[in-house]
Amino acid sequence: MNTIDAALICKSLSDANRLQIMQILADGEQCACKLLEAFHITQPTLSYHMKNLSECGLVDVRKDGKWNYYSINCETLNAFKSFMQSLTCTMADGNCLCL
Amino acid sequence: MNTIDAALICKSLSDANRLQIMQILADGEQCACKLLEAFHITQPTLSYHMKNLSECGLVDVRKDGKWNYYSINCETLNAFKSFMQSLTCTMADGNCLCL
DNA sequence: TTATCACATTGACAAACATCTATATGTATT
DNA sequence: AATACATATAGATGTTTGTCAATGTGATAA
Repeated sequence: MNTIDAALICKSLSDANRLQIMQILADGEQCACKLLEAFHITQPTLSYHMKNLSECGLVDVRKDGKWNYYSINCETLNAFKSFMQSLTCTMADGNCLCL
Repeated sequence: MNTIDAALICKSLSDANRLQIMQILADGEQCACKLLEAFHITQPTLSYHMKNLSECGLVDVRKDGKWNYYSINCETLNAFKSFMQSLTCTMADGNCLCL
């Protein structure tokens, strides 16, 4: 994953609602209607956020009849996590308790 | 680190210039004037970005005479990296090759 | 003290963003 | 076929963002 793609992922995760959606999806696939219950936003706003998360590749959609089931796209998330892990903090003395 | 704080960090890292600044600082402390050379932006714009990164705690500033030396704040970055690592991707069958 | 250099601040502006209401689309039920 | 439900789209709106030119501030050098 390059810098520009990572910045796009960050932009998607920069909204607290979207980040919390990711946390919910970390526990497994969820229906849009269930996600909506967890937030004080309207249905179109949730739809907007889910489109945002889908378009940058962070979540996948599975359509079943009237319902949309969302889940985390492991590949994208793992690529992003690797990118972030590669950001180390080098101290002047070369020592740092990096995770 | 809570969800709102992590979203703020993401917002700061959502600009490609700022994310690239973090990559440069990952190699060690750098002077603002050196950072400016790496980008096609004006000095006020760099100042704006560094203030943004400083205010959310991602970078520290060390002032020496006329010069500002920036470095990554390990504590904040590590807290953010831990937050992201806690975002796992659980598949329907419970299996996922998470990093 | 005057000039120069590094950086910060201000004000302006276009673009992007998050949100809503209203409405459309597509699926399931009666 | 008509209704109800889940989700998407369109349009409007106030807010935030990234950028610049112009100017201010504070430290060093001449």
